[in-house]
Amino acid sequence: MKKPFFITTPIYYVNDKPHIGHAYTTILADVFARYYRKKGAPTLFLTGLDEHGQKVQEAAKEKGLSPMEHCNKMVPQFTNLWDKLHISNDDFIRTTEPRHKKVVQMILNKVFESGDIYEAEYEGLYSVSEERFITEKEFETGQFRDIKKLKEKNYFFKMSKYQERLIQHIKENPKFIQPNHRKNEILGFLRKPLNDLCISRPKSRLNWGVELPFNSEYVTYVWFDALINYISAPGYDEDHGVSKDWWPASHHLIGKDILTTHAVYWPTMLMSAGIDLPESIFAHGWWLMGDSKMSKSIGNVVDPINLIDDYGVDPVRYYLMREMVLGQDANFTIELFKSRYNSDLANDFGNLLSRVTTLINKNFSGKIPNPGDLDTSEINIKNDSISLCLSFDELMKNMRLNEAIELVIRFISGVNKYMEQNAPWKLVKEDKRAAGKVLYTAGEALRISALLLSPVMPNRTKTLLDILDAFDSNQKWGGLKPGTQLNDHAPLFPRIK
RNA sequence: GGCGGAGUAGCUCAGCUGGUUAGAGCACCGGAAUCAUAAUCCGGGUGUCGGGAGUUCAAGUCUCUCCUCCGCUACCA
Repeated sequence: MKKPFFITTPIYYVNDKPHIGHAYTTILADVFARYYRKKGAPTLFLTGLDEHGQKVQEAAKEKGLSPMEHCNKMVPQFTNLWDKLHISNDDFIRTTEPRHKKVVQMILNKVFESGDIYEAEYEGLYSVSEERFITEKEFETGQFRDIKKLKEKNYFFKMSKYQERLIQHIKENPKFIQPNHRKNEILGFLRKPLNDLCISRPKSRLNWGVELPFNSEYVTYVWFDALINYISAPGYDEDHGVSKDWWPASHHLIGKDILTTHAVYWPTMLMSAGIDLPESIFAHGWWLMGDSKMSKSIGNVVDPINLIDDYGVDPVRYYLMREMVLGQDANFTIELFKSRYNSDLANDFGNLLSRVTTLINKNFSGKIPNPGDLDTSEINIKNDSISLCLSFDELMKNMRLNEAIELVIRFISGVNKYMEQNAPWKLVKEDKRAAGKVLYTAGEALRISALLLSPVMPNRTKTLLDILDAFDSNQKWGGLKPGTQLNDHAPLFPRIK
């Protein structure tokens, strides 16, 4: 059996308005999940929502709802978007679910029993108006009033105890934190002594959370709660640990803003609980909306999500996946979107399909012609397709999705060249059989390209494969069945003016 | 301040352990073709590889230094 593939997105904060960042991470996970499923690996793609914490409690109060009612109302904001984006998650976890809270308490107990939790006074800057402790950084912004120093009894997790082990682990597992510059950041961070982590909040201040199993006067700190979703969803119990079917996770995909929690808090929590660490934590970059001067206040920001209504989901997914080098920031503008769409999808890919199907319709009454004996140029295309598939897999394994996509388009471009060189529209007048061979070859190339791009654009590639009646075919050369009647179709990627 | 990353064609970027005339895509100009979504194909780049110095037979690629931009420097979620 193939190695299982377990990929996660962060659980998004239920109070947030979903934006391009949420969409990007989730599509990215979706593409990898679809890719591995197609490869035949047992796949678990998990996303969900983080529903506890001060802000939820406050927002609910403002609306005169219970926190739970408030959360239930917010959930569709996300799930509707996932539907719209054709996200194929296998599970959707909410931290308010019993199956999750149970595990959080089990882990808290486990860590407690390991002797890694102790009581102490927490002293910090407390904002009376905000009713919460604020960070040094927040204090420096000067945006908070009524600040005083406050002491409070709390529980702490001995994170510092695992510092050396964590450093060791990061060094021994180069893929644990990716990309490399993020790993360096964390190693830099770990050069200074780690503080212990305050993991409790007294209910007098905050009661919307998971109760500490060893003191019912407290709930646990949201991060301690949230991170555990990665094991509560696949399943955890005290006797067997995390479900062996899925753990350790293959990738935790995250935004760079939550690297520390994932690369420091989470692994040390797992160490204390005696659980293996995930295989990799991958922090991607952010989408910059064109000129950074563009801002919401000016109101000229184009939300890429709106592009879906105009141009369809698949082109938007394509753009996001093709344009961002995983791990770096990227720019989003309508101009770039259109340019990428037209040159890659309309001109190269979609247009090639039109050329091939039109020629087959005109000259072969719409039936896929016979491949015949392959000549050098056909063998070249065939070999290109074989090496394309190999390179594609290699790049996907290394999280170089944008390059993988680029290779496919390059291959398509080569097929356009091949069409030009062999000119089946001329050839058909002299040697119909030879023309058929060219069209078969180009059709095969389209079929294989569509299969490769299907995790990125599941709908449009299905349309293409259906036209060729090859939806269930595989990447091996020769999947098109001669004599198959082509299905009618409109341009696959109509050009945008 | 400390640590880390980046500065390569108009734009977006490739260039691993130093080695033939520094590359790709897009855009742009010229031509060919006309099966196709006016799409495609061919041809066209004298780029101070951020500045300066150094190591070397040889540096975009290593060292030093300077300039510019960015990220991290935790316990809000």
